[in-house]
Amino acid sequence: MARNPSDTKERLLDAFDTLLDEHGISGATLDAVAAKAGVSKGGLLYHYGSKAELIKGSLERLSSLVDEDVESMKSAGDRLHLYYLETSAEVGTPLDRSLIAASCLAQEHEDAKTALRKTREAWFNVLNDHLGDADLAMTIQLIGDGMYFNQNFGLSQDEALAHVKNVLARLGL
Amino acid sequence: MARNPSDTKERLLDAFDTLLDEHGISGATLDAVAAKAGVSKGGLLYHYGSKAELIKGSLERLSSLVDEDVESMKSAGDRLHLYYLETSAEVGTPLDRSLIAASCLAQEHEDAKTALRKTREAWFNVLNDHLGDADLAMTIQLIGDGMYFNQNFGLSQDEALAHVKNVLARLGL
DNA sequence: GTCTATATTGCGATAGAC
DNA sequence: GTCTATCGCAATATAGAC
Repeated sequence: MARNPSDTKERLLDAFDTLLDEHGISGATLDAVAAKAGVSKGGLLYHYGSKAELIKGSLERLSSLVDEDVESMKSAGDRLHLYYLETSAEVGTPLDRSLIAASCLAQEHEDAKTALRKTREAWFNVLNDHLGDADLAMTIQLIGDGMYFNQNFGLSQDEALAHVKNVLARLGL
Repeated sequence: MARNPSDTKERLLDAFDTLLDEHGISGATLDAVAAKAGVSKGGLLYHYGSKAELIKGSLERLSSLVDEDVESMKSAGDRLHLYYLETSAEVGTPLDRSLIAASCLAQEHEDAKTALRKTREAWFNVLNDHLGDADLAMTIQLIGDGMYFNQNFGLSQDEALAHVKNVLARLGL
């Protein structure tokens, strides 16, 4: 999950994102985050001086994970749009966790909404460049958004993905 | 918004849902809900004895709004799937507000997750009956989910809907 | 860099007057 | 049916020892 799990700051972000995913905003208290990361609350606050800084740290890590994901997408060649949907249906990757954490935070934090808008923009640009068709790019992105939305309340998207692939085949994709 | 705005219980649910939509769970405190509905906290707690009961009331109202919506969909005839997507892109209707409130609550409350799963199930059944094609029904539902997801962080879905309609036209819809 | 102890605030809920 | 006053608790954040 973390790039370097021995780094306390990374472990704190991991704990924060995981608690957001599993228990929502009010489950991700400073006490709970510190305990999950194996430090005291004082230890946490040495690294992130306030909850706002912890949120900022989580959103910044999302941004760098998205940058990496965009590079991975570009490496997928012809299957780029399929790679996008397959990873949208995935659960438990660092990116997935980070993205769900951000969509929890977006409920109450404008910064998280902005981060999600930027993420969507980055993915749309890659899809649109690849497909050369804004209608298809937007439609595929919405399907991916839908799969994230459903994961948020515990629905596996494996079956959904199979249905979608059948429809894409009819569109020559 | 309310069926009967002079009914205090309805006004309390309206206030609760609106605060959830606009400020998330931690913005929807009993104090804030009571103030927005124009009563005191004690007044609120006379009608809903705890926050859990308020949540239950909101989810039950969602369920009845979905029942009504399913009937409206069936009245849309050939345009049923288009009606579904158009209403998914709508903002500010009682159903829309109630649904976004539930997706906020779903972060931390299993009951809300269950309510959303049932809502999706009801809509899927109508779409699938109408289209006679589970691949298309699931794909269209995911697109609708995606539009709800995006509304949650303040993205207008009017343009997105236009793109989607172009793709549906290619599929003979 | 990590800890404990504590100040402070705000929330959910109760009690009882009107 | 609605109000005010208040209790108890949990959460953020600070202070200072180690």
